Amino acid sequence: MPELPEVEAVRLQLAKFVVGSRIGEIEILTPKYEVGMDKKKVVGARVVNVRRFGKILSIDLSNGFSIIIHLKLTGQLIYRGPNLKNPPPLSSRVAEGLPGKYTHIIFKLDRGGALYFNDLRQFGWMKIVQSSELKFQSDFLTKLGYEPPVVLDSPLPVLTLEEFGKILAGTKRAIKIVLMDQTKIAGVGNIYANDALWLAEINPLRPANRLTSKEVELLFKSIIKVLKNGIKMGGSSENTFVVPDGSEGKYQNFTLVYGREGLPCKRCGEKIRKISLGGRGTYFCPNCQK
DNA sequence: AATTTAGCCTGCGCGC
DNA sequence: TGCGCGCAGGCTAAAT
Repeated sequence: MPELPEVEAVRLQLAKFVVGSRIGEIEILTPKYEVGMDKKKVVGARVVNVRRFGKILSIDLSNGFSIIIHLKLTGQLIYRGPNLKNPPPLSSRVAEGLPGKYTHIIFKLDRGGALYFNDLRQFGWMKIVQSSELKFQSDFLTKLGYEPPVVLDSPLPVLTLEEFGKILAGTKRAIKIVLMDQTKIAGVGNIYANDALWLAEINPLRPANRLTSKEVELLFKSIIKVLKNGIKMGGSSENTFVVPDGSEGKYQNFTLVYGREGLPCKRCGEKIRKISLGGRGTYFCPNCQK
Protein backbone atom coordinates (compact mmCIF):
# COMPACT_ATOMS: atom_id res chain seq x y z
CA MET A 1 0.00 0.00 0.00
CA PRO A 2 1.79 3.06 -1.23
CA GLU A 3 2.50 5.66 1.45
CA LEU A 4 5.01 8.50 1.38
CA PRO A 5 8.15 6.33 1.01
CA GLU A 6 6.57 4.16 -1.69
CA VAL A 7 5.26 7.11 -3.68
CA GLU A 8 8.64 8.81 -3.30
CA ALA A 9 10.32 5.69 -4.73
CA VAL A 10 7.94 5.86 -7.68
CA ARG A 11 8.60 9.57 -8.11
CA LEU A 12 12.36 9.17 -8.17
CA GLN A 13 12.22 6.54 -10.92
CA LEU A 14 9.57 8.37 -12.92
CA ALA A 15 11.68 11.51 -12.84
CA LYS A 16 14.55 9.49 -14.25
CA PHE A 17 12.51 7.72 -16.91
CA VAL A 18 9.87 10.12 -18.22
CA VAL A 19 11.09 13.70 -17.70
CA GLY A 20 11.82 15.02 -21.17
CA SER A 21 9.55 12.50 -22.90
CA ARG A 22 6.72 13.63 -25.13
CA ILE A 23 3.28 12.10 -24.65
CA GLY A 24 1.88 10.53 -27.79
CA GLU A 25 -1.22 8.41 -27.76
CA ILE A 26 -3.12 7.57 -24.55
CA GLU A 27 -5.06 4.32 -24.40
CA ILE A 28 -7.72 3.99 -21.72
CA LEU A 29 -8.66 0.33 -21.48
CA THR A 30 -11.14 0.59 -18.60
CA PRO A 31 -14.08 2.97 -19.12
CA LYS A 32 -14.25 4.25 -15.54
CA TYR A 33 -10.77 5.73 -15.98
CA GLU A 34 -11.98 8.05 -18.74
CA VAL A 35 -13.48 10.31 -16.08
CA GLY A 36 -11.23 13.35 -15.54
CA MET A 37 -8.89 12.26 -18.34
CA ASP A 38 -9.39 14.70 -21.22
CA LYS A 39 -6.66 13.26 -23.46
CA LYS A 40 -6.40 16.22 -25.79
CA LYS A 41 -5.20 18.40 -22.91
CA VAL A 42 -1.98 16.41 -22.68
CA VAL A 43 -1.25 14.68 -25.99
CA GLY A 44 1.83 16.23 -27.57
CA ALA A 45 3.04 17.84 -24.35
CA ARG A 46 6.42 17.11 -22.81
CA VAL A 47 7.01 15.96 -19.22
CA VAL A 48 8.95 18.65 -17.37
CA ASN A 49 8.80 17.51 -13.74
CA VAL A 50 7.46 14.84 -11.39
CA ARG A 51 6.39 16.00 -7.95
CA ARG A 52 4.86 14.31 -4.92
CA PHE A 53 2.33 15.84 -2.53
CA GLY A 54 1.92 13.41 0.36
CA LYS A 55 0.79 10.25 -1.42
CA ILE A 56 -0.30 12.10 -4.57
CA LEU A 57 1.96 12.18 -7.62
CA SER A 58 1.98 14.98 -10.17
CA ILE A 59 3.44 14.58 -13.65
CA ASP A 60 3.91 18.18 -14.77
CA LEU A 61 3.75 18.96 -18.47
CA SER A 62 5.18 21.67 -20.68
CA ASN A 63 1.74 23.06 -21.55
CA GLY A 64 0.63 24.03 -18.03
CA PHE A 65 -1.29 20.86 -17.28
CA SER A 66 -0.45 18.14 -14.76
CA ILE A 67 -1.52 14.53 -14.55
CA ILE A 68 -2.19 13.80 -10.88
CA ILE A 69 -2.30 10.24 -9.62
CA HIS A 70 -3.20 8.44 -6.40
CA LEU A 71 -2.14 4.79 -6.30
CA LYS A 72 -4.31 4.01 -3.25
CA LEU A 73 -3.84 0.34 -2.30
CA THR A 74 -2.89 -1.50 -5.44
CA GLY A 75 -1.98 1.06 -8.10
CA GLN A 76 1.20 0.65 -10.12
CA LEU A 77 3.03 2.91 -12.59
CA ILE A 78 5.43 0.96 -14.75
CA TYR A 79 7.79 2.27 -17.40
CA ARG A 80 9.25 0.38 -20.33
CA GLY A 81 11.40 2.03 -22.96
CA PRO A 82 14.73 3.49 -23.98
CA ASN A 83 15.38 5.34 -20.69
CA LEU A 84 15.43 2.02 -18.83
CA LYS A 85 18.59 0.37 -20.08
CA ASN A 86 18.62 -2.98 -18.29
CA PRO A 87 15.16 -3.63 -16.86
CA PRO A 88 15.28 -5.90 -13.79
CA PRO A 89 13.01 -8.95 -13.90
CA LEU A 90 9.38 -7.88 -13.76
CA SER A 91 8.03 -8.74 -10.29
CA SER A 92 5.34 -11.39 -10.15
CA ARG A 93 3.28 -8.68 -8.47
CA VAL A 94 2.74 -7.27 -11.95
CA ALA A 95 0.04 -9.58 -13.21
CA GLU A 96 0.39 -11.07 -16.69
CA GLY A 97 2.92 -8.71 -18.20
CA LEU A 98 2.44 -5.34 -19.87
CA PRO A 99 -0.26 -4.63 -20.65
CA GLY A 100 -1.61 -7.11 -18.13
CA LYS A 101 -4.90 -8.14 -16.62
CA TYR A 102 -5.05 -4.99 -14.49
CA THR A 103 -3.70 -2.40 -16.92
CA HIS A 104 -6.19 0.46 -17.25
CA ILE A 105 -4.24 3.26 -18.93
CA ILE A 106 -1.25 3.27 -21.28
CA PHE A 107 0.70 6.44 -22.09
CA LYS A 108 2.65 6.00 -25.31
CA LEU A 109 5.79 8.14 -25.15
CA ASP A 110 8.23 9.18 -27.86
CA ARG A 111 11.10 6.87 -28.90
CA GLY A 112 8.99 3.79 -28.14
CA GLY A 113 8.64 4.38 -24.39
CA ALA A 114 5.43 3.63 -22.52
CA LEU A 115 4.00 4.22 -19.05
CA TYR A 116 1.45 1.70 -17.77
CA PHE A 117 -1.08 2.35 -15.02
CA ASN A 118 -2.18 -0.91 -13.39
CA ASP A 119 -4.59 -1.28 -10.49
CA LEU A 120 -6.02 -4.54 -9.25
CA ARG A 121 -8.71 -3.11 -6.99
CA GLN A 122 -9.32 0.03 -9.01
CA PHE A 123 -9.30 2.30 -5.97
CA GLY A 124 -6.56 4.43 -7.45
CA TRP A 125 -7.34 7.44 -9.63
CA MET A 126 -5.79 9.71 -12.19
CA LYS A 127 -6.91 13.09 -13.48
CA ILE A 128 -5.71 16.03 -15.51
CA VAL A 129 -5.66 19.46 -13.88
CA GLN A 130 -3.99 22.80 -14.48
CA SER A 131 -0.61 22.82 -12.75
CA SER A 132 -1.43 26.19 -11.20
CA GLU A 133 -4.29 24.57 -9.28
CA LEU A 134 -1.93 22.33 -7.28
CA LYS A 135 -1.65 24.53 -4.23
CA PHE A 136 -1.50 23.78 -0.51
CA GLN A 137 -4.97 23.02 0.87
CA SER A 138 -6.59 23.04 -2.57
CA ASP A 139 -9.36 20.61 -3.45
CA PHE A 140 -7.14 19.03 -6.09
CA LEU A 141 -4.73 18.02 -3.36
CA THR A 142 -7.69 16.99 -1.18
CA LYS A 143 -6.68 19.59 1.41
CA LEU A 144 -3.51 17.77 2.40
CA GLY A 145 -1.81 18.90 5.60
CA TYR A 146 1.85 19.44 6.41
CA GLU A 147 4.47 16.92 5.40
CA PRO A 148 7.07 15.45 7.77
CA PRO A 149 10.58 16.66 6.84
CA VAL A 150 12.04 13.60 5.15
CA VAL A 151 12.88 14.83 1.65
CA LEU A 152 14.63 18.03 0.64
CA ASP A 153 12.36 19.23 -2.13
CA SER A 154 8.79 18.59 -0.98
CA PRO A 155 6.28 21.06 -2.43
CA LEU A 156 4.12 20.85 0.71
CA PRO A 157 4.88 22.97 3.79
CA VAL A 158 7.05 21.21 6.36
CA LEU A 159 5.58 19.75 9.53
CA THR A 160 7.43 21.22 12.50
CA LEU A 161 7.44 19.87 16.05
CA GLU A 162 5.42 22.91 17.13
CA GLU A 163 2.78 22.32 14.45
CA PHE A 164 2.68 18.61 15.28
CA GLY A 165 2.08 19.45 18.94
CA LYS A 166 -0.78 21.77 18.05
CA ILE A 167 -2.42 19.14 15.85
CA LEU A 168 -2.29 16.51 18.60
CA ALA A 169 -3.47 18.91 21.31
CA GLY A 170 -6.52 19.77 19.22
CA THR A 171 -8.16 16.34 19.19
CA LYS A 172 -8.96 13.47 21.49
CA ARG A 173 -9.07 10.93 18.68
CA ALA A 174 -6.77 7.91 18.95
CA ILE A 175 -3.22 8.96 18.12
CA LYS A 176 -2.90 6.45 15.27
CA ILE A 177 -6.03 7.80 13.57
CA VAL A 178 -4.57 11.32 13.75
CA LEU A 179 -1.23 10.23 12.28
CA MET A 180 -3.08 8.82 9.28
CA ASP A 181 -5.37 11.82 8.78
CA GLN A 182 -4.04 13.25 5.50
CA THR A 183 -5.66 16.63 6.11
CA LYS A 184 -3.45 16.98 9.21
CA ILE A 185 -0.24 15.17 8.24
CA ALA A 186 0.40 14.20 4.62
CA GLY A 187 1.99 10.92 3.66
CA VAL A 188 1.77 8.68 6.72
CA GLY A 189 -0.31 5.53 6.18
CA ASN A 190 -0.92 2.34 8.08
CA ILE A 191 2.50 0.69 7.90
CA TYR A 192 4.53 3.71 9.01
CA ALA A 193 1.97 4.85 11.60
CA ASN A 194 2.22 1.43 13.27
CA ASP A 195 6.00 1.44 13.16
CA ALA A 196 6.40 5.03 14.37
CA LEU A 197 4.17 4.36 17.39
CA TRP A 198 6.11 1.22 18.21
CA LEU A 199 9.41 3.09 17.96
CA ALA A 200 8.09 5.81 20.26
CA GLU A 201 6.63 3.18 22.64
CA ILE A 202 3.17 4.72 22.46
CA ASN A 203 -0.09 2.75 22.40
CA PRO A 204 -2.06 3.43 19.18
CA LEU A 205 -5.29 3.88 21.15
CA ARG A 206 -4.04 6.76 23.32
CA PRO A 207 -6.07 9.96 22.85
CA ALA A 208 -3.85 12.36 20.91
CA ASN A 209 -4.32 15.22 23.36
CA ARG A 210 -3.14 13.08 26.28
CA LEU A 211 0.40 12.58 25.07
CA THR A 212 3.06 14.25 27.18
CA SER A 213 5.30 16.81 25.50
CA LYS A 214 8.14 14.33 25.78
CA GLU A 215 6.08 11.70 23.95
CA VAL A 216 5.04 14.20 21.28
CA GLU A 217 8.67 14.99 20.57
CA LEU A 218 9.71 11.34 20.54
CA LEU A 219 6.84 10.45 18.21
CA PHE A 220 7.72 13.31 15.89
CA LYS A 221 11.28 12.03 15.63
CA SER A 222 10.05 8.44 15.22
CA ILE A 223 7.81 9.36 12.30
CA ILE A 224 10.75 10.97 10.52
CA LYS A 225 12.97 8.02 11.28
CA VAL A 226 10.63 5.32 9.94
CA LEU A 227 9.72 7.32 6.83
CA LYS A 228 13.37 7.95 6.03
CA ASN A 229 14.13 4.27 6.54
CA GLY A 230 11.22 3.37 4.24
CA ILE A 231 12.62 5.66 1.55
CA LYS A 232 16.07 4.15 1.95
CA MET A 233 14.60 0.66 1.43
CA GLY A 234 12.72 1.72 -1.69
CA GLY A 235 9.35 1.35 0.05
CA SER A 236 7.40 -1.68 1.18
CA SER A 237 6.07 -4.29 -1.26
CA GLU A 238 3.60 -5.61 1.30
CA ASN A 239 0.81 -5.78 -1.25
CA THR A 240 1.22 -5.34 -4.99
CA PHE A 241 3.66 -2.45 -4.77
CA VAL A 242 6.43 -2.16 -7.34
CA VAL A 243 8.46 0.79 -8.64
CA PRO A 244 8.38 1.86 -12.31
CA ASP A 245 11.22 -0.44 -13.39
CA GLY A 246 9.06 -3.34 -12.20
CA SER A 247 11.12 -4.27 -9.12
CA GLU A 248 10.03 -4.44 -5.46
CA GLY A 249 10.86 -2.46 -2.34
CA LYS A 250 12.53 -4.04 0.70
CA TYR A 251 10.92 -2.42 3.74
CA GLN A 252 8.39 -5.27 4.20
CA ASN A 253 11.29 -7.41 5.43
CA PHE A 254 12.28 -4.88 8.07
CA THR A 255 9.02 -3.59 9.59
CA LEU A 256 9.29 -2.88 13.31
CA VAL A 257 5.82 -4.08 14.25
CA TYR A 258 3.57 -3.93 11.18
CA GLY A 259 2.38 -7.37 10.07
CA ARG A 260 4.05 -9.10 13.03
CA GLU A 261 0.95 -10.44 14.81
CA GLY A 262 1.88 -13.28 17.18
CA LEU A 263 5.61 -12.74 16.60
CA PRO A 264 7.91 -11.57 19.40
CA CYS A 265 8.33 -7.83 19.93
CA LYS A 266 11.73 -6.79 18.58
CA ARG A 267 12.36 -4.82 21.79
CA CYS A 268 11.00 -6.94 24.66
CA GLY A 269 9.97 -10.29 23.17
CA GLU A 270 6.29 -10.01 24.12
CA LYS A 271 3.79 -11.33 21.55
CA ILE A 272 2.66 -8.61 19.13
CA ARG A 273 -1.11 -8.08 19.17
CA LYS A 274 -3.35 -7.07 16.28
CA ILE A 275 -6.52 -5.07 16.77
CA SER A 276 -8.82 -3.14 14.44
CA LEU A 277 -8.76 0.63 14.85
CA GLY A 278 -10.76 2.82 12.52
CA GLY A 279 -11.24 -0.23 10.33
CA ARG A 280 -7.50 -0.74 9.87
CA GLY A 281 -5.20 -3.47 11.07
CA THR A 282 -3.26 -2.12 14.04
CA TYR A 283 -0.22 -3.90 15.47
CA PHE A 284 1.39 -3.11 18.77
CA CYS A 285 3.31 -4.55 21.68
CA PRO A 286 1.03 -4.67 24.75
CA ASN A 287 4.08 -4.65 27.02
CA CYS A 288 6.18 -1.74 25.79
CA GLN A 289 3.55 0.48 24.11
CA LYS A 290 1.67 2.02 27.01
C1' DA B 1 -18.06 21.36 14.28
C1' DA B 2 -16.05 17.01 15.08
C1' DT B 3 -16.22 12.34 14.40
C1' DT B 4 -17.99 7.97 12.52
C1' DT B 5 -19.68 5.02 8.83
C1' DA B 6 -20.68 3.20 4.06
C1' DG B 7 -18.97 2.40 -0.27
C1' DC B 8 -15.67 1.92 -3.92
C1' DC B 9 -13.32 -3.10 -5.88
C1' DT B 10 -11.11 -7.66 -6.29
C1' DG B 11 -8.62 -11.61 -4.52
C1' DC B 12 -7.89 -14.51 -0.91
C1' DG B 13 -8.62 -17.59 2.91
C1' DC B 14 -11.89 -19.73 5.61
C1' DG B 15 -15.72 -22.89 6.67
C1' DC B 16 -18.96 -26.04 5.06
C1' DT C 1 -13.09 -30.00 -4.89
C1' DG C 2 -15.78 -26.10 -4.99
C1' DC C 3 -18.55 -22.57 -3.66
C1' DG C 4 -20.09 -18.46 -1.04
C1' DC C 5 -18.98 -15.16 2.23
C1' DG C 6 -16.47 -11.91 4.93
C1' DC C 7 -12.46 -9.33 5.19
C1' DA C 8 -8.75 -6.14 3.77
C1' DG C 9 -7.74 -1.16 2.99
C1' DG C 10 -7.06 4.87 1.67
C1' DC C 11 -9.98 8.10 1.06
C1' DT C 12 -14.36 10.63 0.16
C1' DA C 13 -19.05 11.71 0.80
C1' DA C 14 -22.80 11.26 3.67
C1' DA C 15 -24.68 10.59 8.17
C1' DT C 16 -24.64 11.38 13.06
